Amino acid sequence: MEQNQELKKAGLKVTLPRIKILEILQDPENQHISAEDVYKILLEQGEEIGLATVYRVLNQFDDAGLLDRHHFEGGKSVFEMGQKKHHDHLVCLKCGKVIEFEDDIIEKRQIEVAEKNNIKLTHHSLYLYGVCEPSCEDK
Amino acid sequence: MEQNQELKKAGLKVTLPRIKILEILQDPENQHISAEDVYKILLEQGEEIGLATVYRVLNQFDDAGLLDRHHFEGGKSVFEMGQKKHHDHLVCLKCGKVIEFEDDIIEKRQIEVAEKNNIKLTHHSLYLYGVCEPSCEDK
DNA sequence: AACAATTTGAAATTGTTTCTCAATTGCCAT
DNA sequence: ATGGCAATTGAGAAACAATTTCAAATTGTT
Ligand SMILES: [Mn+2]
Ligand SMILES: [Mn+2]
Ligand SMILES: [Zn+2]
Ligand SMILES: [Zn+2]
Repeated sequence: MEQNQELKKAGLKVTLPRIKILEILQDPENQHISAEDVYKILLEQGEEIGLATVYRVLNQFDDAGLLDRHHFEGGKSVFEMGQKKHHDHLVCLKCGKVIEFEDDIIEKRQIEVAEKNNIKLTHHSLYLYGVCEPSCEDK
Repeated sequence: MEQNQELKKAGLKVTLPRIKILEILQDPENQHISAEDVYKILLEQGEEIGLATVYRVLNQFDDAGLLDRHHFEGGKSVFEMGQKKHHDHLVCLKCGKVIEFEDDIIEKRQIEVAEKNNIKLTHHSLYLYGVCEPSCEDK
């Protein structure tokens, strides 16, 4: 099992809830997914895993560096498997579509801004909000 | 009264809670303040204004465009009077200090990134997190 | 198989924000 | 200034995301 190694490497016991949640997060369909949505998918799959466990496991994956946590507008945390390198997000306010991007110029300027203000930068969050041009525009 | 005009201009009745909350927000001491903190200050001042009213009034001010709402890391919303022009924030994770900045290059690149991805940009949120270099560094 | 340590599910709890509703207040026309 | 009506308020209940608690179940190890 692919997943078992991932979990062991992270220092976590291999349990059914953790395997199932890891599988869900690894599905490309489920990029940028909330805890509640992970829970709903588990229910659909007929797994009897509690919501508290979902939150717990997501926190453990976060601590282990297996995933990234985002705070899009609208309250709840959103998670994504953190295999890829750093990137930021564009979010359509109409349809909810999320586009990932990386801009070296922005990244570099952030570091310079932090230096100029005598802050040792640890991380940042950048979200661009708008409306899809062809599709969501008309509505 | 300065405040009364502001409220009327925003189409809001002039009431004691709204005047008091507006005064608190206008105090330069209270930039980037949470609803809970506004409420605490009201208590200290001996005003009998409910927490629900604080939240309500802050939302009304937000709708009226009188203030900006931020979501720094750590859950609760933070508000600031929106007189100034757009800016983003550096936050020290140790002492909580907030530094404002504006970087034209970053702003311009954001627009370009949105264009490139066919999104009509409405707004964005950018927070840089780190540690104050001289003061908080050592701890 | 037995054991200790970890993990789990359910329910209670927390923290933030919103809602409900009866009582009060601000504003406008008399 | 007074009356009337709509808007606003305070208190408590409710909603909501997320965490904690704890007894029971599961894991990895002997
Ligand atoms: Mn992403
Ligand atoms: Mn600011
Ligand atoms: Zn970035
Ligand atoms: Zn900006």
